[in-house]
Amino acid sequence: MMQKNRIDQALKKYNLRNTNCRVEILSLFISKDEAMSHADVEDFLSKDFDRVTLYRTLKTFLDKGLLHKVLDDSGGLKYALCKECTEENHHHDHVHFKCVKCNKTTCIDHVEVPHFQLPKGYQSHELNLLVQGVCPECSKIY
Amino acid sequence: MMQKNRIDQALKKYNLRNTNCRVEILSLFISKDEAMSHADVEDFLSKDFDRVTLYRTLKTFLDKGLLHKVLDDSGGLKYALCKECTEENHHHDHVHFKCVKCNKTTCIDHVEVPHFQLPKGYQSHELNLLVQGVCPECSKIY
DNA sequence: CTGTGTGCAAACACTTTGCAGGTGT
DNA sequence: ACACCTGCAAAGTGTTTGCACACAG
Repeated sequence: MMQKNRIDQALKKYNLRNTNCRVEILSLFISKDEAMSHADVEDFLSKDFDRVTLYRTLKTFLDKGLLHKVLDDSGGLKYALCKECTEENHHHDHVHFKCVKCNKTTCIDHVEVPHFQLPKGYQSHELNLLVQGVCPECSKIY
Repeated sequence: MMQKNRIDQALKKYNLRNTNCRVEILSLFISKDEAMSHADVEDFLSKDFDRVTLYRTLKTFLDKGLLHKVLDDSGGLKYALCKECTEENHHHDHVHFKCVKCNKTTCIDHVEVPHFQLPKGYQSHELNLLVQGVCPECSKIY
């Protein structure tokens, strides 16, 4: 488990106590590398931790900037790892891709968010772009 | 109430029976001209209609294409009028602006959705762009 | 008349809160 | 030792389902 070190560092960096639950959740996000809802996380970890603890931990990570919100068109929020955010310095452009076949949502970091002109008077603070379609894996399989 | 005719036409066009509840909901969306969640609609109409009926009506409108989903970063979905969608022919690019001060979310129809290149293998079917910031009204007041 | 919409009741699912005990630092 | 995390119980909130009646077409 190479990741252990990386996770310990992350928790320390964000001034969070190193607990089992937190390590497991981060580990899960790292291993899956896709956006997950609370329910998704629960599917993997509810045998180990209380549902309430999962709620609270996800919220903590969100507040601290370890995770960011990922928009979803089915109601509830999803969460994903913030690769470049810290508590003070947030990354405000997010592009996510949701595959309508496998239903996975992933961050597309390599794509620069397209710039465009808002009508006069609008100030933009944050952009969230959700692209829905078919991912490379699913297009192959067909 | 000039709108009455427009609403009747819309319902007929989408093969939906003309009921009081449906007329009121559409009327509300037309008059507010902003995206609303179920709860928002309920605030206005719960004295007139059952909460369950509102759920079902919103879902019907969504399925038929009279309303479309509007992403929101606070969990639950919002809905907004589809100006150009029909059941067969859907408009797949949506740009919405959410003001962090007055909390209103509006459709920005006049802005062309920026085009950009997805990584190889990704097929895009639908784009949803949520811009958060300050709207013209709220920037003025300050 | 027929099929669909509505209201009511209840079930179900999701999320939050309070508190007591346990754990990391 | 202290502050913070966790689990449990319960409350609170949001959403869905089933059924009987009402109503639009």
